[in-house]
Amino acid sequence: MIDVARRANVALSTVSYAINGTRAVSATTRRRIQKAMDELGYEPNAIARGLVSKRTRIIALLFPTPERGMGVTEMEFVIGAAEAALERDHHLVLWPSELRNVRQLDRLTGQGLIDGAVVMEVRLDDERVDLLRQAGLPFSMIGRTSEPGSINYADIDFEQAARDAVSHLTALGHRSIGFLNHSPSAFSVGYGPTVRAADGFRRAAMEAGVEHFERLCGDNVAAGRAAFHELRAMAPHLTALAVMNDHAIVGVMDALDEIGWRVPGDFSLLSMVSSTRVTEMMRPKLTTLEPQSSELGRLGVHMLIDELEFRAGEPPTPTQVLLPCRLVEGQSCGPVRAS
Amino acid sequence: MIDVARRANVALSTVSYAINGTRAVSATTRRRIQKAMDELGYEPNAIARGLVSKRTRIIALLFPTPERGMGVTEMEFVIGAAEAALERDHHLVLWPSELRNVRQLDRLTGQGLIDGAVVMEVRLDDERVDLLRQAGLPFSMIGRTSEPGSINYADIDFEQAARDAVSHLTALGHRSIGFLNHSPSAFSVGYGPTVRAADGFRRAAMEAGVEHFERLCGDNVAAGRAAFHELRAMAPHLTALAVMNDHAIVGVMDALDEIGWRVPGDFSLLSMVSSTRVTEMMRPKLTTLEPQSSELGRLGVHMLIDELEFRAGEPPTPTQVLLPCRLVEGQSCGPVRAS
DNA sequence: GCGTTTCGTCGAAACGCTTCGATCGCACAT
DNA sequence: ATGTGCGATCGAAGCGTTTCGACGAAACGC
Repeated sequence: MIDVARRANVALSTVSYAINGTRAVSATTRRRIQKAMDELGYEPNAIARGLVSKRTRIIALLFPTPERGMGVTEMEFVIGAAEAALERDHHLVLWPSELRNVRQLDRLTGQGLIDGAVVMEVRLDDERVDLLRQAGLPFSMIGRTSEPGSINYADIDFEQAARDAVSHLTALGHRSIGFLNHSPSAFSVGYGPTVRAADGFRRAAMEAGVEHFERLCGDNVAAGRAAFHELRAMAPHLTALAVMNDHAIVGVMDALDEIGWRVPGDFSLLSMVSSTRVTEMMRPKLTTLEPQSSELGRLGVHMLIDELEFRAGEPPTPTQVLLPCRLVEGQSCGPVRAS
Repeated sequence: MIDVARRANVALSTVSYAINGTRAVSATTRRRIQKAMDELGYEPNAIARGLVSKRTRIIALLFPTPERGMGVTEMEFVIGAAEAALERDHHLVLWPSELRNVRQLDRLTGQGLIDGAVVMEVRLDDERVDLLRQAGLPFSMIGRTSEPGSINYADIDFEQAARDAVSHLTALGHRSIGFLNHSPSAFSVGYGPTVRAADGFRRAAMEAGVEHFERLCGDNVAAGRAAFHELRAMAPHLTALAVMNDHAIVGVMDALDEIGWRVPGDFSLLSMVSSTRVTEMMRPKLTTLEPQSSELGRLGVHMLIDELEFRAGEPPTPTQVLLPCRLVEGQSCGPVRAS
């Protein structure tokens, strides 16, 4: 930077002002400085910048590694977030934060490396959120706690997705529909999607005046199969099932095979909140309510950076966004069978 | 840090030595300092450290966003890498580096933010690699160029996977086997896996003395279906197919359905280099050669950090690792049909 | 024509560490 | 006693920026 200043015949500080626009610099001076920078191939040192300005332009993405590993949806959060960060001229660091790491988490925040964080897979009651709040670190969430207060978040609109599922199925004439949810353990740890989708489904089905059944189900094929058989024993008139569980839905299809039912001729299946990258590979291709995962990742980052860049004027008004899922039709939903 | 020094009754520099172990510090002094740090809840500032020591302990993960988006395998690279970085007390930043960003890439390296990089999805001839070499930035690869020289890398052993596929199928009695590869475009841009797996398959089949056919195939269901029909027209005796293309394999199964062939009764299908997370969801559950993706991600990071920490003594001897795939049996491979 | 503001620029003081050279005891051999 | 060597500690000089207060010169109002 000294070299640049010398070559442009200005003071060090003037170069800095030219780069950041912190103070006015005359057009001619700016041009001279720009030229010198180009000729020298100068890049400002991000670390030195960060040290004095207290803005490192690094943000962290906190992602848990859930039991079943990350799915396609989570991956898309990450990619969307990484791209958004790059666009906003920030760096995104990955912090795999399992629950046991909460202690580690504030060791990390203590280092002053990052300006803020985006928290993925937020639970209704999430200790990482409490921790960040205590640490005074700005953050946004992908997902949301039960009491998000004024924290920025972007989340899938699970309630809406459940309503969409119900209305798609009732429009096809179904009058007895089921909902296969995530695992009991997900429910009991307060995993938001599980709880919210169940609520949404219940309400939507009641409003539509259709018979409805719901069930939690382990995230694996065998559990899905068993769950379907049980559900059918309990509700023999069932003609359609909305499933928010990519592994279980395979088991359901197995079970349908076993009793000789065809999809969608004899029974309709609607996959909720799963990527077409997955449902396209199933036979028949599943109709799905696909989340806008990548967009959510982007939003999480943009919200955080917006807040970070505010931090001067008015109190930042919280941005809280729920994004609906998009219905992508496959061949797994059909009109109710004339029996 | 000044507070810590004061509280422990030592000089600033002594605290530093105690933290880094750069110079000997007596046990009693160290204890006093440790106590002071704990009491004050002190965390060394990573940025200030980085500024003077030229070691930021931040490394970048360069991942491309391929046409079809990231698959499960790539995701696992990322997670493995993130975990390994954390273990080695480093931070991992994500850089989505598409080809158009090569210019951007050296803007980023110029900032002096990172100590090194791990490059994912390396092509046989990869300009990112040239760029990093020029920039003098230490890096390791997940994958490898055709001339890796002394660069550290960890890659899937595609040749071995192809051999394993051939031997698994021949052991079941198959004497005419096919190989369905990635897309022609992947091949033509010099995507390593595509080229190496094809070579390995060809060689292994010849050595085993079995009839073999291979074909490139677009990464989608329709292409897979068409490819199978063509392959069958060309090679009517085909009884088994190894497929390294998660989307195409679904199309193959569709095509088999169409002609009334059952898997594995009438025809065997072996999925190559795809995660059980995917193959478990297919019906029948596919037999697959599963890559050790997460392990590869970890290795890439460890190699890089090893090199970074060396940088003082002897010339680091290159670590170059090929990891075989694990055979995970599903229900898609069976003995050749007695015809 | 004289104060007063505005604009562009400058020099120097941080930012929170690492690291270098120097100092200081203290045990050891002479 | 005197010198030597070594482990432990100290003070101070950076690292490459941003930012603050100050200053000269041009532009303004009256």
